[in-house]
This record gives sequence, structure tokens and C-alpha cells, in this order.
Amino acid sequence: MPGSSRAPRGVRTPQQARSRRTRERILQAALTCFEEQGYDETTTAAIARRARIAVGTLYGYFADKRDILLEVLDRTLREVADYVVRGLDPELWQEGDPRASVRRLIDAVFHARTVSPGIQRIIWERYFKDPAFRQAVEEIEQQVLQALETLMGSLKTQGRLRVDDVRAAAFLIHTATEWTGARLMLGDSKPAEVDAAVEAATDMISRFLFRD
Amino acid sequence: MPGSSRAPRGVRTPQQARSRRTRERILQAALTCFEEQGYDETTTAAIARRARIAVGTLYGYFADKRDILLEVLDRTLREVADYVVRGLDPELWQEGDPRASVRRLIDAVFHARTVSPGIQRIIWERYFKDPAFRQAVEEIEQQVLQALETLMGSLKTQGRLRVDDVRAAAFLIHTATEWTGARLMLGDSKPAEVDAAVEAATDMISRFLFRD
Amino acid sequence: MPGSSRAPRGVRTPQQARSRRTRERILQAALTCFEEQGYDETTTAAIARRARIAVGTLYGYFADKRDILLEVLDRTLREVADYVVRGLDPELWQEGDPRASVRRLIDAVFHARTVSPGIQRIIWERYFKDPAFRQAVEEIEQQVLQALETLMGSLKTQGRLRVDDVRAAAFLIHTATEWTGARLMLGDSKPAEVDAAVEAATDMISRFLFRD
Amino acid sequence: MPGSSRAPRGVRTPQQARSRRTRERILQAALTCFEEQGYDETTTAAIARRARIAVGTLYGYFADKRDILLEVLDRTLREVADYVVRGLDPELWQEGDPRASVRRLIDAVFHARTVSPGIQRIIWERYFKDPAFRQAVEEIEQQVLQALETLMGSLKTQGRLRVDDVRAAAFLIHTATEWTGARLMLGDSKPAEVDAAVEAATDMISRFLFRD
DNA sequence: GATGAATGAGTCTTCATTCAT
DNA sequence: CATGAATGAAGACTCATTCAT
Repeated sequence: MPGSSRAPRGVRTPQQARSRRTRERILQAALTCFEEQGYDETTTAAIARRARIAVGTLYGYFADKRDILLEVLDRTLREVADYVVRGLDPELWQEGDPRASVRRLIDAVFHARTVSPGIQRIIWERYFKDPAFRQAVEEIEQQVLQALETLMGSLKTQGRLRVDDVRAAAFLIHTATEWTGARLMLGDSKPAEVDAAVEAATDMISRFLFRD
Repeated sequence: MPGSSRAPRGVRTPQQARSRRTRERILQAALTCFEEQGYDETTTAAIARRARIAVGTLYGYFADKRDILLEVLDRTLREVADYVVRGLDPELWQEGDPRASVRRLIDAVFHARTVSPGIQRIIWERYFKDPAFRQAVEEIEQQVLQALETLMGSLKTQGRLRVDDVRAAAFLIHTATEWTGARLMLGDSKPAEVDAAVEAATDMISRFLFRD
Repeated sequence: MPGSSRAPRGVRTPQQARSRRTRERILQAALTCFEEQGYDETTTAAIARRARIAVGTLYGYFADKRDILLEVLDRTLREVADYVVRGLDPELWQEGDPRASVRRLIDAVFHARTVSPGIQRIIWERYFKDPAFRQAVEEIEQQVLQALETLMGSLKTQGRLRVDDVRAAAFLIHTATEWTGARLMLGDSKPAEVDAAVEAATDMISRFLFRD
Repeated sequence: MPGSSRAPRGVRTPQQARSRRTRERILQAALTCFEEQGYDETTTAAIARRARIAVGTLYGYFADKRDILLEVLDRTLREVADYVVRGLDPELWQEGDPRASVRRLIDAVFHARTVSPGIQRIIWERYFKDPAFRQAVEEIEQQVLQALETLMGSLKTQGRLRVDDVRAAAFLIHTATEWTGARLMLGDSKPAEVDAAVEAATDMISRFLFRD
């Protein structure tokens, strides 16, 4: 949790009800502003205005603008990760067509991009720029990777997987689908392109994981 | 060519030798600055200083700072694309182990990340932020996609490919390896991770394209 | 007494014991903060934190931050003045070498600088900036001047003094030694410089006051 | 020269005529603002307004507000020091009443306080607050001390001085008169007090230096 | 009386861009 | 064409003080 691991200056840790509500309002306002205008384009004044508080109040809850972003991203990333992880329920992979399961995974990854797309664009924007963001992203990504790895591990035990390095495979699958999904969902692609890519990705990953 | 598609104010098409040399000096200086410090962190004054010209002179050759970046990126992207395309020579795929060819492709894509890594980070940073950049990137990417498609097309004609939608496959392969490579080469990954990913990617794409 | 000459809004005269104790805690906290960080650098929040009270509580006891300083200075000045006045006990001047007595005086003035040096620096800092401070300083200084004058008056009556204007002499001696002491004790002088200055000052004032 | 020993960011070193004039205008404007309102009370915007330039221009010539002050003080200090040094011409001390010479010195020191009194107040204000200022002050003070020392050295050679440690005596005399003068001239003293102090100081220093 | 969250005016500083010389 | 001084809008952040609870 980025926002609470630091506590510079007089950053209040919310304990009272009103305090917590204010903090929430700030984050909500920031989310909206960042989503609509991007990070650099959003001023602290704009966030404050939207949250209907004074600028100074912001600084009672967050060290600086970047600190707010860090927490907004953190939340968004969690939401996105949860979205994907939910699609990895091992039960869903036990029976039936493996290809259908792969397809479901890919759909999940792609659709996860529709959660706060503006924020997700900011994530790409900061990824190589700010090591702290990269770390935050990777930390949460671990959840997804872990789930993928666990799932694949159990499939492998059952002899249903043809993959050797499960860890590397999980990383590769996630990375490949993540960026493909991002480009298609956050850019300005046509639905047909998206469908074709989903289809191809399903093939690619199915063949990668399973024997025909 | 992003720089020449616009013609703001007094932007002249360089015709004289000195003019061309000055333009080159600016781009070279900008490249170095961007590479070392990033786009936002580079001031126009810094570029001018490094190019040993006056700030005002910049604006005789480029409409604004973004315009310089656009051209620097354009060049870098071309270089990167060439690097990859060179590894796609159909001759190399005609004979021998298909897996080795795939491996060569992946190596090429990964190693292409070592060309001006700072600039490439900027590309990721601007990709979703500025449509013009996205367009520039995609325009040049077409070269790679085209080459991939051509290559795969000929393989398919020879019945060596199990892929249906060649276009989608090309896109998918490129996208997947591009981002995987970027993360591993531009972030701070360990060599072992890189090797494992290359290995896994080779498997994935080989199985995607070829029957065992 | 600077703190009580004004009576803003809800400033209460402390009557209950707890009240008095809180007031004391604030002053003590402020003293420490000012001493360690200077006046401008100390925030009201820092004082409150150190006093383990809420910021708002400060304003129940003092009109504003400056008011707190005024009282802290007042106390420090009194302490410093007492220190010096104690060294002016007429008895000590009655007998023995007059030069030794002068020396004792100078030592006292110099050593008085070691009392809350940080606060004393603030006094110099505000002296010309805020008339109220200047007045406070001069008011307390009167004690020292008075003592000096009384002492010198009695010496003069005994015919041991060659000075005409006792009042002006007292002022001059005090002023001269005060600033010389401040520079040497509050700045970053070497002990040797201090000793040399004390020696010279002893000579100067002895010769000023007494016939050889 | 404090202002020129640093050159952070794009601080222009004035080489062209216009540049030099702008720099001068900034310093002049700053001098006036500081003199009238004090340092903290003067905003960079106010200086720019008075100099009839844009705020940004300030930062082309000075690293920050403090840097401007540093140079303004430097100039003022030089002026003040020159004023005093001029009164120390050894010729004036060769003949005639030594007491008259001392009196002239004291008059010089006191009157030097009338040069930019507002700026001088700032010097006292920053003296203990900012080591860089203290150093600047002491550096220039050396000129005065040097002149005093030289003068006293030659008087001593002639056997006209009863002082042993000439260096310490110079420091003491300067310090004592400086602060006495400052208090009387920069504070709000009455002329009578000033006169009495000058008279007493003349006595004190004459007796210190010369045998009756 | 105490609390501490909220206030918001006020500051310095940056930097892409322009334009007189 | 080049120069580089000048521009000035813009933005992040601080902190003494207030006031609802």
C-alpha cells in the first residue's frame, strides 16, 4: 500500500470517520481527474476543486501529487488484477475444452483493460519513468503471476501441460496478453482487429500449453 | 516523416548544406539529451547548448520541442525496425530447424531494445499519451509487420505453417515479443530471467506457427 | 511582560493549575523548537506536537506565533540579564584590583551568551525587524544598565572613577561587550580569538573607567 | 563577489551591454525593495515589477532571491566599509590631537550606518541566520580591520600606542563601535543619546589606545 | 477547554516560446 | 539566418490561523 508506507511532514493517518471520508473524496476526485485528463495535465488545484476541499487539505493526507497517483494506481491495479485472477479459478480449467479456458483467460485480460482506461494509460506512461511505479506494478502483478503459476502447476501435475518452465511460461503469457490487450483496448483499434487478435492469441497460448 | 508533414511558421526545408548540418546537430543533441535524461527533463536550452547553437535557432528548424522528439523517435524507430526486419530474411527461414529461425527472430526483437534504450522508454511513455506518436509508431511498425506477414505468407504457401490468419498472427507475435522484450531489456531484470523468457517465447511461437 | 500586555479574543489569564501547566508546556516546547531550528523554521504544528497538545489549543493561550516568541524571548532575556547583573554585585568591586572586577564583568557578559544561544540569535535577528522586540529587549536591558549605573555611581562617589557621563558609559560598556561577546560566542570563532578579545576588552574598559 | 562565484542553471554572466544594464536594474530594484520593506517582505514579483521586467528574467541573472540579496548586501557592505576606511587615512592621525582622530573614526563608523539603513538592518537580521552572509560580512570587514591594524601598527612603531595586541584591539574597537553605532543609528534613539555615546566612545577608545 | 481537520492566500521557481537586434 | 535576452503563464506546495465537533 504505497500511501500508507510513507508519512512525511504532517500527513494524517485517517483514524476518524470524517478524516477517512475526506481521504476517500480526494482519491475519488483524483481518480476522475487523472482518468479524464492524465497525470501531468491534472493540477492539485483541480483535484481539490473536484473534491470540494482546499488545496492545503490534500497535503494533510498525501505527501505530494505523486503520492496521490501512487495510491490511485495501486487501487486500479488491484482491481485489474482481481478481475484477471477471478478468471483463473482452477475449477474452470478442470473440465472441458482447454482452449475454451484459455479463451476465457484472454477475454479476462483484455476486458480488464476497460477498468479505468485513463489510469491504465498513466501506468504505461510511468512504467519506465518512475522505478517506484514499476515496483508497485510488479508487486501487484505477482498476484496474477502467482495464480497463473499455481493453476498451471496443477495442470502440469495432471500431465496436461507440455510446458517445462512454468514460471517463465506464466510470465510470458501474462506479458504477451497484457500488452496486446492494452494496445487494442487502450489505443484506437477496430473491433474486428480485437476479435482477430483474441482468436490468434487463444491459438497461440493453447498450442503453447497443451498438446493438440 | 513526422517532421516534414507539418510546415509551421518559418520552418524551412533545408536546402543548403550548412542548414542541413545544423538540423543534424540539433537532432543529434536532442537524441543524446532525451536518451540521458528523458523528454520532460530535457529543456530546449539544454538541446541548444549541446548543439552549440542559440535557443531561437531551434525554432527555425522545428516547430516546437515535441516536433524534435517526433523526429528523434522516428529515426530511432526506423533503426529498431530495420534491426528486426534484417533478422527476417526469408532465406534464413527456408532451410534448417524452424525453431532456430524463431529463436533468431526473438533474439533480434530483444536485442533491438538495446538501441537507444532511453529513447525507447520515451516511446512507451508517449504511446498512449499522444496520438501522433502512436500513429508514428504504428506506421513504422508496419514495416516489421509487413515483413513478418510476407515471410509467413510464403511459409504458409509452402504448407509449413499451421496458422490461419497470417495478419493477426504477425501482429500478435510482434506485439507479444515487443513488450516482453521491452520489460526485460528496458526494466531491471536479471539475465537469467531474460534467458528463460527467450526460451519460453521460442517455444510458444514455434508451436503457434509450426506443427511439431 | 509582552504576553500579557495584549488580550486578544479568547486569551485567558491562566487561573487554574492545569491551565498554567499547559501554558508552561507550550513555552517550554516553543523554547526548544526555536532554539533548535530558529523562529521562521519552527511551525506552530511543531510546537504543538512537542507540547503534546493540539494546534488549536495554542491559540487559547497565545494570540499568535509571534506572541509565543515574545514571551520566550522575554524569559531568555531575563535569564541573561540576571546572569550579568549577578556579576555586578557592588561588594565585589569594593576591594581589590579594579581590573579584576572588570574582567569578571566581561566574563559574565560573554558567558551569558551561552544561555540558549539559539534564542539569542533570534533576538539579533528580530531586533531591527520588529519594534516590539526591540522594546522588549531594551526594557530588560534597563536592568543591567541600571545595575551598572548604580555600581559606577557609587564608585564615582568614591572618586575612583574618571568617567563623567555615567549613564552613557554604562550604555557604551554594555553595548560594546554585548555585541563583541555575541559575535564571538554565537558565531564560529576560535577560543584563542575569544581570549584575546576578552583581554583587550578588559584593558579597554579598565582604562576607560579607572586612572592607571 | 558572491553573485559571480556561483553560476547555477542558466545564470547568464553579463557580457553584452543590454545584459549588464538589466542586471543593474534588477539590483537597483532589489535594493530599493529590500531597503523599504525588508527581505522576507519583498517578493520576487515586486522586484521584477520595480525593475520593469518579467519575473523569469530575474532567474536569468540570479539563481534565486537569496542570491540577489547576497549581491545587494555585498555592495552595501563595500560602500559602508569604504566609508569607514576613508576615515582611517594615516595622514590624519599623524599630527594633532589623537583624541580628535579617534573622534573622527567614531563619527565615520556611526555615519556609515546612514548608508542604506534598511539593508543594514537586513545584515543584522541574517548575520547569525545564514553562514554565507556571515562569511560575506566578515570578508569585507577584513578591509576595515586591515586598515585599522595598519594604522595602529604604524602608531605603535612610533611609540604612541599603549596597546599590546594590535589585532585584537582593532577587532574590539571595530566591533564595539559598529554595534553601538548600529543600535543608535538604525534603532530609534534620540540625537542626545547619540551624542553622549559618541563622546563616551571617544573617551573609551582614546584612553584604550593612548596614554594620557 | 481541547481537538485537529480544514482553510486558502501567498511564494518561489520553471521553461517553452518569441522577437528585437 | 542566428542570437539569447525577455517573457509570463502556470503549478506545486506551505503554514498560520480558524472553527465545527
